[in-house]
Amino acid sequence: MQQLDSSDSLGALISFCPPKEKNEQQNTHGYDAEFQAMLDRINQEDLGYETGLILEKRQRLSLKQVKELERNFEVENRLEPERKVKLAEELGLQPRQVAIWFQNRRTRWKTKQLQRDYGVLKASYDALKLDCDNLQQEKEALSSTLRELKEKLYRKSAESNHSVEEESLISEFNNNVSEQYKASDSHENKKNKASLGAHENSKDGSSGRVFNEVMKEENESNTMFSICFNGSSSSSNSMVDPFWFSESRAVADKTYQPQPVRMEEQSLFPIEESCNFFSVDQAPTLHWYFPEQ
DNA sequence: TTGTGTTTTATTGCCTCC
DNA sequence: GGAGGCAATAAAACACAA
Repeated sequence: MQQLDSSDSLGALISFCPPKEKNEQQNTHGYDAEFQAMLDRINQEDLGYETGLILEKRQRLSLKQVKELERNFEVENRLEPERKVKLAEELGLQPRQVAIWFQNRRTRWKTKQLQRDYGVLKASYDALKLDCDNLQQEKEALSSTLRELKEKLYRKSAESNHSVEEESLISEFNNNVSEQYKASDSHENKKNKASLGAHENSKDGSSGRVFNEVMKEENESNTMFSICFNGSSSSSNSMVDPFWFSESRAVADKTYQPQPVRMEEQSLFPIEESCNFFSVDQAPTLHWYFPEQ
């Protein structure tokens, strides 16, 4: 409890309205609070006239007083006793009034400072969130491009397979025709056999090799994409891409058996999570603000 | 003029420091 | 235990729209 020193007693005396507890104590007649308050005011006005002491109502400090107090507050926002007494004398105030003014001024300053800090933090948060949103959009655009490229690659490899099958059918047809005439021309017969052998080789070997090259390229592109977002090349095939699983893998079923690994198993946290790391919609708590309390 | 919201002055109770 | 600081609050003074 703030103790009143002897120099503050007048300040307490000129305080027009007594504390609530005193009002309650004075209400000994059973009147309601409003009526009792009116009686109290009348009594105190009467007391003022009767005692010759004109009680002042709570008065605001003059502009000059406030300016001087502000100037002192800027120099030092705490008030040592000597300075308090000196300032009070200069301004014609009670030392207690000066102390109260400084206390209230510190409270106002603290509130303003909190508002300023909140504004700075909010601006910083907003900028960060905008940055994160932009990165997210960029990532989505890159994912979409990658998907399109994969699709193209898939079509290309499918077309390549199709032409090999056509060539095979043609060679089979040629073989049948040549068998009809093999008796008549043994030289031509040999040529046809050689042709068929070449096509068989092509069917089992070259086309498979082409497809495997295509899949190898796709695999490498996956690795590159992984490096871009995970910062590590150790997680090839780590991207869980629906297209990569449903179409590419279906085509490659017989000749290419990728062993997909879920990204969560290889990286510390998924891409979305890394981006949402700062996307906290609630306002930041300020528990750190006054660590001494 | 009056109701209402904001600012300023002051009080109270609790806490820490010496 | 006294002095001083702080948070919460009361109450007067003030501003302003309807």
